[in-house]
Amino acid sequence: MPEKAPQDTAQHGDSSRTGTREGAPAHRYNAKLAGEIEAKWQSRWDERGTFVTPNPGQAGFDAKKPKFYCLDMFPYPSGAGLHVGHPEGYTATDIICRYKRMKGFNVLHPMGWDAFGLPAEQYAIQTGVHPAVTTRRAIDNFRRQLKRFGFSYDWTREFGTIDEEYYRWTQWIFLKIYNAWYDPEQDRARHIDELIAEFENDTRDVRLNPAAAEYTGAGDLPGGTRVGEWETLDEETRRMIVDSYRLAYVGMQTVNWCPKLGTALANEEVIDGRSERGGFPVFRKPMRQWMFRITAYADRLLRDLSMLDWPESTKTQQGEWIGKSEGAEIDFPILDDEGEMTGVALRVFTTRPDTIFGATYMVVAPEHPLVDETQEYPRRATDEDALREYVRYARNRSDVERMEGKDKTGVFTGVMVRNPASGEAIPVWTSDYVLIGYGTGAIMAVPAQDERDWAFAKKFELPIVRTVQPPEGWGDEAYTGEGPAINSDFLNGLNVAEAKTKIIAWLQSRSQGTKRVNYRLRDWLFSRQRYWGEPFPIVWDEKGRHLPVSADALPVTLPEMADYAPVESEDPQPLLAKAEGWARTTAGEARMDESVMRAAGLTPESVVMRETNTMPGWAGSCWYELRYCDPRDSRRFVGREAERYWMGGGSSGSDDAREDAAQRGGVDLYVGGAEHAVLHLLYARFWHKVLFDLGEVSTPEPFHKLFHQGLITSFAFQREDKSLVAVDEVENRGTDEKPAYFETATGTPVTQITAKMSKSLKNVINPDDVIAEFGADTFRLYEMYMGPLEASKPWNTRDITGLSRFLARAWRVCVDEESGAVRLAESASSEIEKKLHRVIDRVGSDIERLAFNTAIAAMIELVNLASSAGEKAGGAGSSGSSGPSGSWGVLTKDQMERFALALAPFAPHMAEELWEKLGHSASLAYEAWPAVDPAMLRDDEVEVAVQIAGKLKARIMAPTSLDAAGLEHYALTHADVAPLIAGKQVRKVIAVPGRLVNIIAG
RNA sequence: GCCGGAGUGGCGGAAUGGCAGACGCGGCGGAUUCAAAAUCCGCUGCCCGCAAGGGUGUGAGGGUUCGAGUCCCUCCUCCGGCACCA
Repeated sequence: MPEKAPQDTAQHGDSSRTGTREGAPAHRYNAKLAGEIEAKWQSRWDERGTFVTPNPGQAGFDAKKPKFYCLDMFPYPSGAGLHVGHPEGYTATDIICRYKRMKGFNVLHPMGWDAFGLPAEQYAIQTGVHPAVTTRRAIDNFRRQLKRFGFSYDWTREFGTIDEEYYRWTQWIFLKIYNAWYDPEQDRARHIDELIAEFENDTRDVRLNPAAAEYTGAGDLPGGTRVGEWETLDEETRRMIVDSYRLAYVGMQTVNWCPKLGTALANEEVIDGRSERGGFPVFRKPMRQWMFRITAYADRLLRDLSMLDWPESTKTQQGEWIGKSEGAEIDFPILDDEGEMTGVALRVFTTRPDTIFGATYMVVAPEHPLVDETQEYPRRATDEDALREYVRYARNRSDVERMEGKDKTGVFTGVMVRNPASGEAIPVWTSDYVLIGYGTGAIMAVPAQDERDWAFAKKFELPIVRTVQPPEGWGDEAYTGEGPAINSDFLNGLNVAEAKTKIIAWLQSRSQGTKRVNYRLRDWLFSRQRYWGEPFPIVWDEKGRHLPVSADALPVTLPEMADYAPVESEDPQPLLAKAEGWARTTAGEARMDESVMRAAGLTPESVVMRETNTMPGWAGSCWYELRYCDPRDSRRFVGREAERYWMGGGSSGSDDAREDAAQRGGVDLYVGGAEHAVLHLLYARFWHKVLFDLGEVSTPEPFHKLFHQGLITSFAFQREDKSLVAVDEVENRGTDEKPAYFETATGTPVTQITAKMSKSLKNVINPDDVIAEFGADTFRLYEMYMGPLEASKPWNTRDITGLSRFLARAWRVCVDEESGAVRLAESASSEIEKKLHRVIDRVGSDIERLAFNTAIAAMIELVNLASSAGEKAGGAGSSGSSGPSGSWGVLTKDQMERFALALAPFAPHMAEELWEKLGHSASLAYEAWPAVDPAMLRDDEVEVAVQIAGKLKARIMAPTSLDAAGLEHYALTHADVAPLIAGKQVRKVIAVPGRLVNIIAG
């Protein structure tokens, strides 16, 4: 070991003494230096436009490279700023993007802001500051915070959903959907004019949209009603028919009404009867609302899940939300007082038509027209007051109340129907366990084979007839399983599937029923009675007709308002109605298309009222992945060529090749939280499919590969009774090695658990603080090292030290702490060279499979090896290293370069700094990923475990070249092994080359 | 209730059916220091043993296998989703 040069000791002494007063050596890697390096590279990337990505046709675009579109779910910029969960996904995508650039891809990696929505508006109501002001402020803060992480976004593509140049196109897409209908024959959306043309040419029956139910759609006529010859119809009727087909329509719907939020909500926004935002109770209320006919796409949304590389759990969730179920629709004729048929029938949906002989009563939802329109149906003696009372009670019950206690309630409606199979007259009840929105809002109740019907029948003493033979010893309860049909006339003896087929055929032949597929998915309620959202590009004329404004008039901007407080009310009014000067306008001022005005008989002077509802917060995120491809296009929502390139729709080649590209097309990697599994991800797929059908985009799906990062939780403490205790109310009375936690105030023992970060538990971490203390590179490494990206894992500030030590050690291996010069070895150590190849190989494959924690572990091993090699060779940086030009270095220039490149995706600032110190003036962002020599991954000899009867007894070195037989022989004759089996008879040997030898002897 | 996912040292975690606990934190001991920080070296699942060594060990119980953290069955716990959808 060489002696230290005298001046080293002296210098060390100096820095040591000054260290207490002024800090570490000038070039020691600590938070201060990290901060300087990071600021330097962040501004350099900005100035040089390092990550600005050209589009096809633009200067600098290289068409020879493959493309990689990697997207983060953009954040909702809240006033609270970034939390530690945001940078988790963003760091992961940044690592992949930096890696892909080095692997020779054109990488699209954009960022923006999902900025319309309720929270900003509620904050504005509290503070009196306009949501635009607070939102812009929050965006500025988010941008600052994100830039501080050194993410390689192409910031020139940034936009917010609140930008007029963005939501102009959101409104434009709304008009596209409004002017589209779904053609079931072609299984796709088409322009509404094509439907009208088919009516005019008499190539399509003039009937109301069969998919539009009577109580959601047009007037009082049921869906599918045939209306007559097109030429003979008046304008109003034609409108009604066409409107019933539109993918965006106005319907009188029983909706989820949240009085606290002052708005109606989509089904997807209601969780356990409460609003997703705020957790307020939700009520059912019939309201006229804008709806999207997403149900038309139910089957495709379900089917196309199979072409997506998404987590299975997410696909399952979407599948369940869509909820396909196959069964039958059956008509039960309504009887008059004499028990004769009236010619009217009650239609039900059932998945168990085979049990129809056991249908002993019927149940309709309290919102069902049969209950509502009392005079239309002949009723038996019944207490009308009780019926009205019950309906009122049921309708005013919040969903929370409905779900609490599944005690069945209900009353007899007075209506009787005939069971078409058994011929019995059976009563129709109403109960809120039947939902208006599913099927036909009415069921045939078969208590013997349905648990809910059983409970209801028991409570109200209705008859129960078993029609499926339960197994021996079955108790006094419903039997929903398999078995032979009984009490079912011509179905007797058949199993469930056979009976279903037979009864459907029987009903069909008598025109009393038909096979039917039903979906749980319901149409998407798209209007909100709020301020902070996109206005609809729609006006209403004096006859109450909705009419689109011209695409040239977009965007329809929000009016300035001072008072956007909701009026808590049972009779909800859209907030924008308060802006009378804005809402009341003329056809000319609103800029409607000439042809639309003419068709509606309006002149530019005609008074019209703007639609005063706004779009929900989801609207902006339904197509943002498309806008990033070409965010500054002012003529189209996205340029066609840019869209085809980045979304991978295929721009050339045969039809087959394009078809194939389209199947695989979409964002190459989309990363975000699992909480959007059925909300954003379903809505965005729907919009995308409509745009695809209309020929506006080239792929049928927006997101090809999806990944959910896990939740970052925090430690908290739990009492015996599972109640939680804040971290500052607990003390450790054990040792650091074996902690024992007690609640300070009471002295009761508590256990450490993980919980969501929350203000009340005092365990929220602010990323700004962490970066200030450790630097962004360390923060990035820490979050990626915590565990698998998809797993939920607890934040533990104490652990960050390990990553900051790793970077400091890496720095010290490469840089002289006194002079700041690189420390280079003259010749390469073969041990380090071998390790370097293995680590680069490992890091590359780990990045590909998003296993960043193990990639970092590999780099730590490399640095530890190099660092201790440095120690042995002559002392680490701090203790003596200021030879001229860093003579104690352990890495050659070439090795250090490769290390810097491998480190770059994870800790890009330090990597760039090293790269520059190594004499490069350009960024390493587009350098080629270092090559791995396969020969360096193999050893001549490897340690093999030797087991006797499965128990580990020895470890021997064996040549890698041996096959199983060779290894067996080698092991049995090995000096360390032979004594272990001496005198025993070897019965069997399992030899696995490179792993182990298991000897069965006795 | 139904459908997913997961249970590995004091903590975070690693492990194509093949040496359980890589790597990091924490802890213990040591070097350096007047002292500390920083840094470096060694040890660190648990139990027995002065030691050599032995036993035991991946939520519990069973099974398949030469061999199981990994595959199968039953159960327990935790997390997520759905939940009167006929």
